[in-house]
Amino acid sequence: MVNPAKFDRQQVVEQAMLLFWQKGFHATSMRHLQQAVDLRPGSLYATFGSKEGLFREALQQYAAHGERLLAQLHAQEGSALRALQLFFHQAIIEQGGRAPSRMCLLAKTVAELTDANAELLAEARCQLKRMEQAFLRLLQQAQADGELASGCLPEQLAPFLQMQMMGLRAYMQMSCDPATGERMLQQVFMPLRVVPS
Amino acid sequence: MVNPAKFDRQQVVEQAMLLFWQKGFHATSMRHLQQAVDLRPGSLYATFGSKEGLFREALQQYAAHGERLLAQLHAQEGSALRALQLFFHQAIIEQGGRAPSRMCLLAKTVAELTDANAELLAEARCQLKRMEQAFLRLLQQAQADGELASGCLPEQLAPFLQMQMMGLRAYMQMSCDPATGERMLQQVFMPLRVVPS
DNA sequence: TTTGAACATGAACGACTGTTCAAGGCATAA
DNA sequence: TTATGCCTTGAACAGTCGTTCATGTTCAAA
Repeated sequence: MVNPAKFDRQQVVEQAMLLFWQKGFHATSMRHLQQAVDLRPGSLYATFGSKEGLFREALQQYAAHGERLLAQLHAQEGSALRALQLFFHQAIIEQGGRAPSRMCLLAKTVAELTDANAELLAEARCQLKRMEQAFLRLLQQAQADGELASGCLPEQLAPFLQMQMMGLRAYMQMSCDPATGERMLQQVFMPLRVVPS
Repeated sequence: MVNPAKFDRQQVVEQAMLLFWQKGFHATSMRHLQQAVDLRPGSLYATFGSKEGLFREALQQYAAHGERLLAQLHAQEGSALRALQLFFHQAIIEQGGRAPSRMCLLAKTVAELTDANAELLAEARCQLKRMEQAFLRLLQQAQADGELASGCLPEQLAPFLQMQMMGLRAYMQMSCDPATGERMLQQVFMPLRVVPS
């Protein structure tokens, strides 16, 4: 390497991701991004090729962070079901005001983009499916551990959970009331509890 | 009236609404709109004032159509709970491919816009709340008619239903599988059924 | 037929979009 | 020290954005 770049690529993607998360793809201009990551257009285009290229990496980084968090919660809690519940609580209640948006960046992207950005749309859909598969593995683990009512079907519950995650965060974006969020969260996880016989 | 306009205002708003619904606020340009409604910029700006003004009317027309449909279903079915279920089925399964987007325009708007378009964002939130109140009235009616388990609390169920409506449509935008949609729809309405004693 | 107000038209505005590129700075290898 | 390649810089490009406005058209009332 003759003259290595002076910036940290991952840090740049992180900053860009936060801006995209806040404003969405179309409303985030390259000029905004250039200012946020303190790079001139030439460096950005040499590194990521295009606005789409930068956004793609932002999506991947966002999804990777989510998967990492879920695995970490599972590791530190031991219980798979409790990890899922904490993950939901974190996404919907705790990070509520601090994050750039109450909604999931992937869901926002699926909502905003069309076939005009087919590759980005496919990327977001794919990453959402990956999260759903992570849910599925945890549900199967929970059932094996007897945490989840044996009558439940994890293959049906995983999409249902993903759907409710998207719904909860979209609803919070609409109403912003943490009490309602907390209550709905309980309504989501109530039927998963094992009934004491 | 000296020289009445030659176009039908409601028809213009309808066309604009369909375009906004498909592409979102930012990705829909005034040039696109001008072409879609076959009006020159002067006429559009004389009528609606701005892109935001046109979008606001599109939001209102969309929401009004939803409320009208729900009331119509209630009238023709008699049953409040059945009206709700049909409304969900229509939004999620039937209109799936035909509509400009699988998602609700109001939810898409809440997902896309920020404080940079504070009034439009408030309008979309307000219309979503109106729909939730329509859900509430139907749930109360259903409970009074004995269709809804008496243990349910409509004040808690209405936001929960709204949340799941947003989630279902966002999920369909991601995965587009009608079988999964149908199954999740059943999962949503299952707990509302009265248990035969 | 003349008048005048409402409506229709489309060229044009300044600002902003994503992107390119020639020029200069820098750090390593010779 | 010189030479060689990568990196950085910021002006500039063509295109599009939302919006305006002078001009032309239309039509009921006078």
